[in-house]
Amino acid sequence: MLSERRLEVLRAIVQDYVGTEEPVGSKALTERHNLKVSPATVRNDMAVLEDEGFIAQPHTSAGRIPTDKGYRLFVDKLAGVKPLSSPERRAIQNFLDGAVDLDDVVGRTVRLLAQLTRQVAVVQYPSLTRSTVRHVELLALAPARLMLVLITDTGRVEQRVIDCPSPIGETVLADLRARLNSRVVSQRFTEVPSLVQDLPEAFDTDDRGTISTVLATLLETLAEETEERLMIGGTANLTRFGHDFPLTIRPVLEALEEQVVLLKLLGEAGDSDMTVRIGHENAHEGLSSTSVVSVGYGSGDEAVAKLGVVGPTRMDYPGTMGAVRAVARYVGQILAES
Amino acid sequence: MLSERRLEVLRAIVQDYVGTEEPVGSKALTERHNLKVSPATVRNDMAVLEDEGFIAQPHTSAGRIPTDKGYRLFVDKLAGVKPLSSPERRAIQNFLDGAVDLDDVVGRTVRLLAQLTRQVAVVQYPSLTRSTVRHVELLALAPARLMLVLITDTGRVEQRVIDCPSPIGETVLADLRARLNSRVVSQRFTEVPSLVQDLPEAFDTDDRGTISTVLATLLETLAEETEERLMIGGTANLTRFGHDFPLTIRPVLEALEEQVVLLKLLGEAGDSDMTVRIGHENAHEGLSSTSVVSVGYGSGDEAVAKLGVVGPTRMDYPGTMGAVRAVARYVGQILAES
DNA sequence: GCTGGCACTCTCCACTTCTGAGTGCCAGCA
DNA sequence: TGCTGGCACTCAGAAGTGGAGAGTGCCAGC
Repeated sequence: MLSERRLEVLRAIVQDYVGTEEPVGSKALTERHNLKVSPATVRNDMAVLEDEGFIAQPHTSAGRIPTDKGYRLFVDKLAGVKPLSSPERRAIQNFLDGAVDLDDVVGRTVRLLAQLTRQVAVVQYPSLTRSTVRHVELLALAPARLMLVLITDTGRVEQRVIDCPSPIGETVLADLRARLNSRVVSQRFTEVPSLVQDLPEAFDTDDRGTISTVLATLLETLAEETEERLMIGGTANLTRFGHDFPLTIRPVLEALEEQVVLLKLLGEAGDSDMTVRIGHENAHEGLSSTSVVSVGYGSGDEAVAKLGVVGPTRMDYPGTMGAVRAVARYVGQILAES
Repeated sequence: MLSERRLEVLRAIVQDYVGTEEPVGSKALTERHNLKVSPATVRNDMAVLEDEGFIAQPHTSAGRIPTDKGYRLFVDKLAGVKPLSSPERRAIQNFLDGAVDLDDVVGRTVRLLAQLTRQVAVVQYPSLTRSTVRHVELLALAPARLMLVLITDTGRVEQRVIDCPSPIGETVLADLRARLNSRVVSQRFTEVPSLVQDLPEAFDTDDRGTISTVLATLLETLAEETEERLMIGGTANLTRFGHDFPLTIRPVLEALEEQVVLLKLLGEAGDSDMTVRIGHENAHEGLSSTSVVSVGYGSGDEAVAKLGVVGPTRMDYPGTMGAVRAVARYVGQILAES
């Protein structure tokens, strides 16, 4: 086990490296932090830390930089979550309070998070699977053509056009609309299939074909739309990445464009706890030199979606985690109010 | 006026520079293109072209590179639009045909355009101002709370929650819904205000307050949503920009994140003709070393929105213009079909 | 008006040297 | 046993040097 002081040395290395972006040496360390020991001692400690794989030298005669494993230890044991300053909190609230609809909330959140952390922000739209139905609407576009509109408690709207096998009467449609809503409103999306299963039985045989088609489309929409959308922002912050620029940034930009990759990334993270994935812990190759800080957010106690930040492994973890957590909370509040 | 041969020299310079990304000298020019004159002659021509401001030297003893003015001349007089190969055309069609809804169409278009041109693609969602109403729906969420859903002929859906001054009966609501739809369906959004103006008069005085609120919200939605959305993609292609990297790419990324900037950019371009804005012709500072190729697209003969490409001024104009034009055509077809 | 020749300029590249930060190790001290 | 100062060593990066080569402008001649 590492002694108290060695952990302190690691913490100091991480902090300095995050600040300066340059390998940190023993002398500089003792000067900037009052470790109360000489550079020589620190050197010995560093040798141990290097043996254990927490830090590494870019080349023989240079200072040390933390490895992914080093950051891991730092995040798990040495760093807290830095709360935001109260002006920052107020700014968040003011900024988010102005939102007019769901798109706007998500858009503002992305920008806010990107500004606050000076990194790339990713916000997932509230997912259908976990939300509840606010309303289902059926509109007759033509005698045998319907539009299905689905409204969620988070304000999201999905629509589908349905071509029916046979025309459907206005009364039947009204009846179907009423029955459908009475069954599914306020229910979770996952519950819907079992709730509507026996619905065709309540109608004339003539109409059952159409009813089934409608229900099938509804279920299909639910299934398809479980595939979540997200919004990203702050990609310009990638330019602060490092000196070896084009090589580093390219795969990251590519990964960010693949929504699938990002969704998988968020999906793998913890459901409501804050999760930090460091460097190679991210399965995707393009993101192997980035860290992802993510957390779930939601209107109630349960998370309906996730948001987070993608940045260099060399990031200010306490600050980033603080910002991510705070933003998630406020977004949750906003969603609960609307 | 520039002689035929000098224009030929300019064309050769642009082509070579676009290909090699390096300043092109007189000797290389005569070797690669059969100009039928000696390097010395070309040098004299180059001196003239430089005096006129079409080309410039990065430093004394280097080749020449085209200026914005040079590219302008090239695009206007010297370059045609390069049609796509037929495999490319087929690929476009296949790729776009698979789209399931409007979001999907736009998303696929962005990716397609980015891949085809290897640059940053920008696609504007079909704008509300130019589209027509397919349906307006009013749903009672609570006795004095309605949801307004607006569906456009391009498949776009907008919704708003309305808090009414007084509860509204189911019959009145149905009446309103019917009257509203009979007036506005298939009408252009710009016509809607005058068409619904006298609608409250058809109802009891008790309900007029609510009706007015609903109409006000409808008009407000139209006004607000005239603010158009867009989707961008292919930002990873920015990494192919140049060598002086971070400095160049940063402002571009920032500009791309500001939807307002992009919308203004597209707005300034010609309505349906293809427009090429080169370098400093773009008002926005961050984009002063990029060119924007854009064109309108639409389901009928009229453009409902624009799409385009943002790339370095040093781009393959004929190829890019060909791709942009072809994609716009196919997207128009897809929209017309749905 | 085009061409070949020539002197000149300047970037780029490879090579060398120098410097300084940082290291590992060791002997001595508390 | 653990900390410290001292010392020799290493190596990346900065700075300087010297061609090489690409490109230019200009001029005299065809």
